[in-house]
Amino acid sequence: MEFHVTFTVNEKIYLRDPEGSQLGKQIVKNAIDLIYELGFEHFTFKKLAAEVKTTEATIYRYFENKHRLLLYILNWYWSYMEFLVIFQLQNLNDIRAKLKTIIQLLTHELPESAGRLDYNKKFLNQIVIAESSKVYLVKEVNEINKNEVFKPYKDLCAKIAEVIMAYNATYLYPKSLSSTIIETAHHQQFFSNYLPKLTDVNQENRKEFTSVFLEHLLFKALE
Amino acid sequence: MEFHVTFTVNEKIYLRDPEGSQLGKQIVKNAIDLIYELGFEHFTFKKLAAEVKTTEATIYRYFENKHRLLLYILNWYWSYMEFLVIFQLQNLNDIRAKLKTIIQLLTHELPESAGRLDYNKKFLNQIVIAESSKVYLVKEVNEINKNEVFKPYKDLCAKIAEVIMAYNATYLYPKSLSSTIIETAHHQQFFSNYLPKLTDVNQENRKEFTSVFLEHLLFKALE
DNA sequence: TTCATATAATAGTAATACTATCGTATTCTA
DNA sequence: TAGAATACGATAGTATTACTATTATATGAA
Repeated sequence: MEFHVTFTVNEKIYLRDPEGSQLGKQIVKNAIDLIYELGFEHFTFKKLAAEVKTTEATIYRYFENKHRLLLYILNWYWSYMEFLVIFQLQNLNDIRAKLKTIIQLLTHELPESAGRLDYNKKFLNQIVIAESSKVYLVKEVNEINKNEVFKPYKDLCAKIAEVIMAYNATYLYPKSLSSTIIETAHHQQFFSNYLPKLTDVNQENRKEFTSVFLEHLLFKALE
Repeated sequence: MEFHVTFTVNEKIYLRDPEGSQLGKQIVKNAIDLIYELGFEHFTFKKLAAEVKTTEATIYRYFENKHRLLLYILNWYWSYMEFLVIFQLQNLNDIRAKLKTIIQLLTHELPESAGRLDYNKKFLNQIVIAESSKVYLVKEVNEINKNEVFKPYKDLCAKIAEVIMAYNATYLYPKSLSSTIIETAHHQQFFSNYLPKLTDVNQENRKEFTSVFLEHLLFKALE
């Protein structure tokens, strides 16, 4: 059996639904590749248009600006991550195993869904690590937040908080611990790669460092 | 007795030392005010020049670009924070008290040094919370890192890691825990203000929420 | 006094972040 | 199947950003 999951991304984020046309899908797919390659600051709609072989104006018909496009990508990611969490936690009855699974999901590349046109999961992962905080660390955060565009992040956070509470119902800060785990997954992976002195990585533990650290931190906090 | 402390910020960060002239000091001081007011994305040298009543070209003689100027501000902050940590830990012999002091420093405004021309500490604090990650979350991080411009951050991190080790010598991830505490201090404060659903703040605990959460997390991790 | 340097004033360029208009191809609808 | 709506491409244009360069003047140090 093959199946694919799609998510309805909040329609306030785009002007025209990119899932509604081949071109729209190409725009998002190429945006992921290009943001990964250039970094968000150097990424422009003009460069993206060249990749997709369309015009700048056409891309502006889909997204108001590049910030919205990044927000779209992250909404997709957060929704997918919440789906994966729910899916992979099915039939696990050991709550400790559930929490471990969550950490594995947060610290590893998303699984490739074989077949169909798909986003590059390796690139998407790096974008989440390096660029995700830029969608909310802006002066306009309150304005942007009004349209519920951070709901998938909040939902993911709440979902993890739920498991945290199942593990230890007396814990006082489930949501903060949840968002801390998510954010820490990002910056510890980033630091491991680029500023290793801010971490305790070394040659041997390199690959699994962030997940091992996070597991330790999480279970200690919940003792 | 009155005294003031100055730090030599790594000279690779600037073209001309802003501490070396009245104008240079005004540039940095006004930059802090303006980045706070506009957010880093909307902050430009042209607007800054208007504030300082000088020209864009003059500011470019001090800093290569606005990213370098932000880096300068953060280097100053990290150095000052490390100084405060060292200073306030003097004569504390209870290591638990030392760690508590560190968390208080990381989660509250910097003390105003009375008198002299000084940076606005309230604004500086908000800049650290909302903008600091933007100095390293860039494609050029490796290039930039070569000039040791993140040394003050690494030093601060190492300093805190030292205290962590003094508290529990068997703990395996002192530097990662240290950077996590620093980063978490920032984003939990940000989330408390703008995306409270990602946290467990409420009316009553609002003011001290981040420090209470962090203290709990830190001491649990080190048990 | 002269000499070096800092700054102001001005100008200019390439890229960015858009907005607007128009024509044509496609699709949907009556 | 005519007509209407829409999606897109092509083109043009604007304001702002992120710089670089040049020259003149003011200041301060030797």
